[in-house]
Amino acid sequence: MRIATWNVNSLRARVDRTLAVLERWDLDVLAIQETKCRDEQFPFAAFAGAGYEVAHTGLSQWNGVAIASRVGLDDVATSFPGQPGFRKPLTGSAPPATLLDVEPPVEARAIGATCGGVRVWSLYVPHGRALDDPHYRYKLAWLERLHDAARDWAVDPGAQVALLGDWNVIPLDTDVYDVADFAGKTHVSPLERTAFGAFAEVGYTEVTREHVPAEHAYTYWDYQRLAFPRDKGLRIDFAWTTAALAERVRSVRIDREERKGKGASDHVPVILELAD
DNA sequence: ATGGCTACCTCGGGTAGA
Repeated sequence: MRIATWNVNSLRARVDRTLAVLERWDLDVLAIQETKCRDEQFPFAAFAGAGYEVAHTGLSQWNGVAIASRVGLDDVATSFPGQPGFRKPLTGSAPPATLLDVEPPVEARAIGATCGGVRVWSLYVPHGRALDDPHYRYKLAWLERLHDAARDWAVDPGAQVALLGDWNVIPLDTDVYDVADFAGKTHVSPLERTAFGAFAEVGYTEVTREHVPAEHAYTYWDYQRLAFPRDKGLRIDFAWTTAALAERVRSVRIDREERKGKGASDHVPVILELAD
C-alpha cells in the first residue's frame, strides 16, 4: 500500500498535477492540504474518473483538507475531538456581550477517514504568523488538542493511525537552510518544537525522519527569492504513525521533482510505502 | 532597507502563506 501527503496549495489550480502525482506514484491514498476551496467547488469528478473517492472539508478560500483513496474511505470525520477554532480579534467598538461568548469557528484543517484498514488524518497545522500574534497561541493550542486526541487513538496497541500533513514546525536546525533566518519567528520556537515532539510520548513515531534521516531534506521552498534553485527550503511535512503502522513502513520518499516547472506547489509530496 | 512570489477573493488591492 502506498500513502502520501501533500500540501497542494490550491487544488483547483493544480488538478492536473495532483492526478499526475496519484498516477506517477501509484498511490492508494493521498492526504491533501490547502485545497483552498469549498466543498461545492471541489473537482470530485476528476478524481472519480481516476478511480479515487474523496472526502473533503473546505469552508472558504482558506485552508481546506481532503483524503483521496482507492482502498476505501470510511468513517469520515471533518475535525478531531476538541479541535480549537480561530477568529481574528475584533477591532473597533466592543460587540454585544453575547457575541463574546460565541466560540470561534473550527477551521477546515483536519479530516480523518479509514482507508484500507489505516486511520488516516490529513492535517494542516496553523501557521502562527508571529510569536506575539494570537494565531501563534492558536497554533500551540491546536497541537495540544491534537496530541490529546491522538493519545486516545493510540490506546489500542494494534491501532494503525497515520497523522499526515503540513505541521508548520521546523523540528531541527538542520531542517532549514539557515536557522538564523528564523530567529524570533514561528516554526522554530521551543514551544512549537516541544508540541511537535510530544507525539513520541503517546505512542507515535515520525517515520519520515526514520527513513529519510538526511539533513536538509526539504519538503517546502518559498516561491520568492529563487528559493528552490538555491535550495533554500524547509522540512515541515511529516508523518507521525502508531507503532503498529511504523513497523509496516518500508520506505519514505520526498518527491523533489514535483517542485520543478511552471505551476508547482511550494510543497512537494511525501510518499510512504507500506508492507501488506 | 524593502520586497522580491503565488493564489484566493474579484478587477484593485487586501489577506495569507512560512
